[in-house]
Amino acid sequence: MPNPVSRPNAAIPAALRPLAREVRVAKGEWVFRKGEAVHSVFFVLDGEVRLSRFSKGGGEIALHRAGRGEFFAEAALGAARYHCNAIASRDSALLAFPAGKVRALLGTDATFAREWIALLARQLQRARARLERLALKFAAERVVHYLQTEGAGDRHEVHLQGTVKDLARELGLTHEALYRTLARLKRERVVGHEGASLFLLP
Amino acid sequence: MPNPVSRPNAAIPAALRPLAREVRVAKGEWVFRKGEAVHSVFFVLDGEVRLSRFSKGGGEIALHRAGRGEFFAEAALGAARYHCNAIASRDSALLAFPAGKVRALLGTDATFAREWIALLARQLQRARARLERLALKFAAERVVHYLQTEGAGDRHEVHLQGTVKDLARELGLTHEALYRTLARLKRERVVGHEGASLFLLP
DNA sequence: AAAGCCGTATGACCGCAGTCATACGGCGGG
DNA sequence: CCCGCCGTATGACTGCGGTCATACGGCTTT
Repeated sequence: MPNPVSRPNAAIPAALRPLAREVRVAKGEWVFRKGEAVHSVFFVLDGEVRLSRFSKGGGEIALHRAGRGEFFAEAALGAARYHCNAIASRDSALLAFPAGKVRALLGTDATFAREWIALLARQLQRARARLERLALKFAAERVVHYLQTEGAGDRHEVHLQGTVKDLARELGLTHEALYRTLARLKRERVVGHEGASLFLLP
Repeated sequence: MPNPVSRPNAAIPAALRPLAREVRVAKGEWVFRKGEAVHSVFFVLDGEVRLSRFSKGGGEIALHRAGRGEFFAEAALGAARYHCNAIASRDSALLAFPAGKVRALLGTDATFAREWIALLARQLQRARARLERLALKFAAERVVHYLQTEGAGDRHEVHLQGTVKDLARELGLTHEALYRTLARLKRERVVGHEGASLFLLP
C-alpha cells in the first residue's frame, strides 16, 4: 500500500474534513459499482481510480481516471445510484465522504456551499483547458500549451509532481513521444528544465 | 445574425431566467477581456465563443470553445476579474447573467444552489468523458466511445444536433477522417444511421 | 437564373506519433 | 548482495490521420 505524502488534501474544504473516512483499496479492487445506491463522494489521497462502464461486448469504456488530489463521483451528490463503476488502477488511498452528510452540509453551511461551487468550477475550467490541449495535433504544441496554462510565473514554470511518464499520460502521449519532444524542445531552446521543474524559455 | 432555435436554454435553472439579458455579438467581437472586472456569467443560445489567452509571442492559447447550450465563465462567480478573453468565433447570441445577482441567488435560493451544483457536476462529468475519448488513438474508437457514453437507449442512439463537421471537432478529428471512419464503420456493420440519427449495431 | 458558399464525400500522399526494441541507472526485495 | 522492476532515454519502422485536391448537391444571394 502506498503512503500518502506531500499533502494532496490541501484542496479539501475545511468543513468536509471531519466527515472523511480513509479507505484503502488494492489494485483491481472495486470502490463502487454501477447501479449501487450512492453512499459516498471520494477524494484520491494516493494512487488512481478508474471510472468506467462495460459495453455489451464486455469492453471497458473509460469515463475518467481520478488521480492524486482529485475528487471523484461529485455528481453522485445529485443522484440516487452510481452511474458507472469505480475500480482502483493501482493500490490507492482514498477519502470517503458520506453523500447524505455532504448534501446536508451544502444546505446548512453557506461557506462550504460556496467553496464547493468554486471547486467544481475550477475543475471544470481545468478539464476544458485539457480538452483544448488534447485537440492539438503536435506533441510540442501540447507541451507548450500545458506550460502556458498550468505554469506559474513569468516563465510559466511547472514543478512536476509525478514522473515524466505521468505527464505523458496527462498530455495524451506515449512516454517515448514525450521524451523525444522534450529533448527536441530543449535542443531548440523552447523549454528549459531544472530538476523537477519545467519552464518556457523566452 | 443567427436565430436561436430548438430551445437550447432548457438547461437553464428557472431561478436564473429572469436575470438573463440577451446579447448578440458578431464574429470576432469580444465578450470580455482578461483582467476586466467580472460582470456576468454567460450562456450560449447560438453560435460559439472562444475562451483564450495570448502568449508573449502573440499566439492565442485556446482554453475552451463554448457552443450552443453551454454556460461559460462559471468560474467568474468566484473571481473578481476574468482570467481569460472571450471572443465570438461566429456571429452568436448569448444570455448574460449579472454575476452579483447570481452570487446573491446562490446564497438565498437553496433550490437554485442545488441545481447549480448539479449542473456543474454534470458538465464536469461530460468533460472528463470527453477527455478519455480524446485520449483514444483511433478514430473508430472515439466514435464508438462517443455513442457508448452519449447515446441513449439500448442502441446508444445519438441524434446529431449539428453537422458531421461539428461532430468531427467534438471528436478531435478532421471532417475527412470522420467521413472515412463513419463509412468504414457502416460498411463493417458497427454503426448504423437513419437521417440525423447515429447508433451502434449489435 | 447564375454564382458562390457550405456540407458531404472520397482519393492520394506524407509526416508525426505509436509500437517495438534496446540500454542504463537507481531502488527495493529476496 | 544480487536480481528484477521501473523510470529515463533513444533508434527504427509502420500506420493512421492530417493535408490537399476534387467533385457534387442544396441553399442563399445577387
